[in-house]
Amino acid sequence: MDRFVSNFTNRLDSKGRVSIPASFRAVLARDGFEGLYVHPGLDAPALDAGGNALLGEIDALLASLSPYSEERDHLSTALLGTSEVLKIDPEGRVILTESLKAHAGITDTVTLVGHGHKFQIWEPEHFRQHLDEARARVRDLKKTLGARLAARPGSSPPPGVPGT
Amino acid sequence: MDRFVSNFTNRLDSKGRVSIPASFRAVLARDGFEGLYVHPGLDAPALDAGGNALLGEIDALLASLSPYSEERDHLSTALLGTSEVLKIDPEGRVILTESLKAHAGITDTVTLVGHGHKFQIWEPEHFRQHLDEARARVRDLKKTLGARLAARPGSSPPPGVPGT
DNA sequence: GTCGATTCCATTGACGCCCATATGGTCCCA
DNA sequence: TGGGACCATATGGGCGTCAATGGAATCGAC
Repeated sequence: MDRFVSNFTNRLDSKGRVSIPASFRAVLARDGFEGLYVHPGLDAPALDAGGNALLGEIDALLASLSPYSEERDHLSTALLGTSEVLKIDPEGRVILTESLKAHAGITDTVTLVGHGHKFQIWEPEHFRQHLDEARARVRDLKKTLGARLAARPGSSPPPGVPGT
Repeated sequence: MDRFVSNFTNRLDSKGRVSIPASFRAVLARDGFEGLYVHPGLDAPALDAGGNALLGEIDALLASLSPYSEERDHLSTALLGTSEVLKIDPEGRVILTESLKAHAGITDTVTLVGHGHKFQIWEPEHFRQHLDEARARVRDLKKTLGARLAARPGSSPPPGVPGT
């Protein structure tokens, strides 16, 4: 598998170490990034983490804005300015900085959630709520999407047209 | 055969393992995906399972949304974040995670239902109810479809719908 | 020397892999 | 055409390996 999928809930030990799930580590290894790139989520009490794929996305986003624009400066500050590159120890664990933990409200447990090219780190209870909301939104969104996809023949995925 | 067809009801053993029907395994093998990709149904107490074909459908869906939109984030959370890539043991069995079983109300038996490019996993009794309702709905739909197809002769999907 | 950080080692429990059994269906042959 | 050998799939359990976790040991810096 070449992307972050599924979710895991792991504990922080007395030294503040958290295990990165083995499957996530496999993706990172393939991605070829040394360590773990982490930054606070822009609009959620969560952390975004990943490797080169995530960095690339951020670069692309910044590149899409004009060099000296205020937006770019703000975005650069929010993303790059607050990022951390965490070391991964021999057992596949990282130590989150205090500011990162504070942003996500993390104390002694985290939920790591796959998002394809990156993954998020949540305080478990916050994630439950976020997931509930996401599901609710998606139920509505799905109807809209179904209509949109049906209306744009070329974009409909291969064989199976209808969703269930 | 290159799509999931028919339905099977199998038991979970004491370790929570379920056999994937041989015919489904054949489709997966042709699809070329290692393991089984599974995610909770968005609007039904069932699980969606499949291989690259299913993954491709999800990718297409996510790709149709702008990278940093809320919609995309929610969809990604609900789909990728709750997905599992299950390993298939040498006997063709998988172990469903607790959260997957909880979502579908699965305890010791499941019904696997072919849906062409993917298949669903249901708690047998839930599926019976779902089937009854589906049948009722189809009776109405059929009239509509019959009318539509009759009106657009060329659009009827002949024998072989191109596989993926 | 003390404190912090990083690496090493040990434990536990889950998971993957192996082999064994049961059951149903198919095919062959008398 | 009926009976029986054969095969494939579903199912059950035992065992080794790996990952998550906790704590000890080592290294480096101030």
